[in-house]
Amino acid sequence: MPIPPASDPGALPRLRFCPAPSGWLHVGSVRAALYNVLHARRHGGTFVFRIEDTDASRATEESMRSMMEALHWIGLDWDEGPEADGGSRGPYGPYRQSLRGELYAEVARRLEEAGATYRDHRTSEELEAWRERQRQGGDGGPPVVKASTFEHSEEELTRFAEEGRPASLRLRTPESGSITVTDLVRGEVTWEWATISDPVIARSDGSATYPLANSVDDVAQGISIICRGEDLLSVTPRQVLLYGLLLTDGLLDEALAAVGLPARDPAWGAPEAFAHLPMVVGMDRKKLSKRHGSVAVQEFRRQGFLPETLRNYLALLGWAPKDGRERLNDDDLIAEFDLAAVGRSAAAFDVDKLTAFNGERIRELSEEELTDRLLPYLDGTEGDEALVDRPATDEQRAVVRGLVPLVQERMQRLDEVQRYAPAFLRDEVELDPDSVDKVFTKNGAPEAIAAARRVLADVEWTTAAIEAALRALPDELGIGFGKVAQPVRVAATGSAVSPPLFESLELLGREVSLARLDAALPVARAAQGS
RNA sequence: GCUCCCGUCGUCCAGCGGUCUAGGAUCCCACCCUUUCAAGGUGGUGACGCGGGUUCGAAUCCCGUCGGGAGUACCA
Repeated sequence: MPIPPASDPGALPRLRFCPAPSGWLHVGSVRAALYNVLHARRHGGTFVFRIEDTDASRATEESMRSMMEALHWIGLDWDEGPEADGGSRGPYGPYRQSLRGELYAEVARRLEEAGATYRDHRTSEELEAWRERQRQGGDGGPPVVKASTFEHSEEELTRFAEEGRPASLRLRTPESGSITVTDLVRGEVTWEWATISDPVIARSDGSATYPLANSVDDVAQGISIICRGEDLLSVTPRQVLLYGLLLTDGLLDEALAAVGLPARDPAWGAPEAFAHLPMVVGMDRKKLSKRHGSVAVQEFRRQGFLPETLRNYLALLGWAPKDGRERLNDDDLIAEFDLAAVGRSAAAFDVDKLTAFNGERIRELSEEELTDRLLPYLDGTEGDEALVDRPATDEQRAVVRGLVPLVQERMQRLDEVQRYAPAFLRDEVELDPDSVDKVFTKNGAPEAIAAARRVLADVEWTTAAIEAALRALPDELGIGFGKVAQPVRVAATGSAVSPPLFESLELLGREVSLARLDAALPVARAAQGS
């Protein structure tokens, strides 16, 4: 977003967006990122972008790059986070968790020392079998892992250690009691600790899992508001528990120092607020997937949606300003956005509405601006076919610039220019068979084309003069104007659907227009019989 | 199964005990405009999941019920 962040840290909020880099950036994730940015900008805070790639088997470099590119395209640039060149920006990095492994290991070691964790030597297979038994109702009760039943005895611990059997590290959660967290969008949510499993915070290979890495970084980087998807709501209790542990006796601060990472700002505490966003679903209320059309941000770009439209639409997916306006620019969004006013129920992604917004936005653009935005869809950048050079020549740009006033008010998406442009950018026009069938077969079509060719041969080549000449034909031929316009339209543009005729002819130029009428005449004659 | 979350037009929102014969946007339909397609204008169809309470009065509060979703991983 265009508004620069305030530079003064102070008590200003710090928010983060921290995707796991596998696959493409999803529109649901983008909305979460957007809400983070809006809140940060609104309050002059900081937006941090962090890569959560602790699972080496899933994270890919390609995905990370594509997410950074997608975020940048949609206008959600970060104040702190990784850079495209592999470096990072901001004082509390690095911002890729794969580069912070030492910190997590150090924290895990100290947590274990403090007695906050215990070792679990069970294999994944053993755990799965145990869970299966629990679900089957074997020992009764749900599959909740608790130290009281899970912690190995001293003898077992010694034996496993001697056997060299690897162990994961589990966080000890309270056996009883409850925890209540206040959520900006949901109000108070309460859990019984007895229903919450002790999470694995370090895998048996020593690497950190999400519960540890995420909590450590949120505290280490001074995140004050955690705004994320509802799918992470259930993970909140153990994170709150961890925040307390990390801040006790300077555990995290010492760990940070021990591994040589930047110290926290002494003013920072634990994250002070949560905001769990409702899910974004498809129109069938099912999880968003490829069946619903596009879900990846890059796909929207390719289809000709404008980034500012996406920002506007996505902001409204779960939220609305007090006055009920819907078309909001970035300044409006920043001025009005309020996390506490976000709705609680899942929102369906409606491409039709997005498309309508996009069309309105296109109509707001200046003709110069629209020309610039259209070029990428014509030079092969956003399409398979290149109708102009990249960069476009002056002549090519002039043609597109001339086309803009003719198409601006009939476009919903930028990629639609690919339908209109060929007739104007190519020498030859391909006659659309359906249009030929519908228009050239009508009585009088060849005569209309011939007559148009005649009167246009030496008229002054302006829209007004072309119109006057063609408007005179119906009287002469004794037919309606549509009977003249449609055949000429098909002949000149190749299709029965085109931008306004007179303007189109002017843009094509006399030479091309006459040549096309000449070429179409025999086709129209041939179509008469059929 | 267990835990948590959610429930107003097809969809996104408004509504916070009376002003609701429930409002806006999008979609759909009709009409106007019109050289095609659009755009634009005007009008219209369309919703408080259900059942109990509380109250003079409930979309709004409470309980239940039904329905949907998320989590239940050494994924995040």
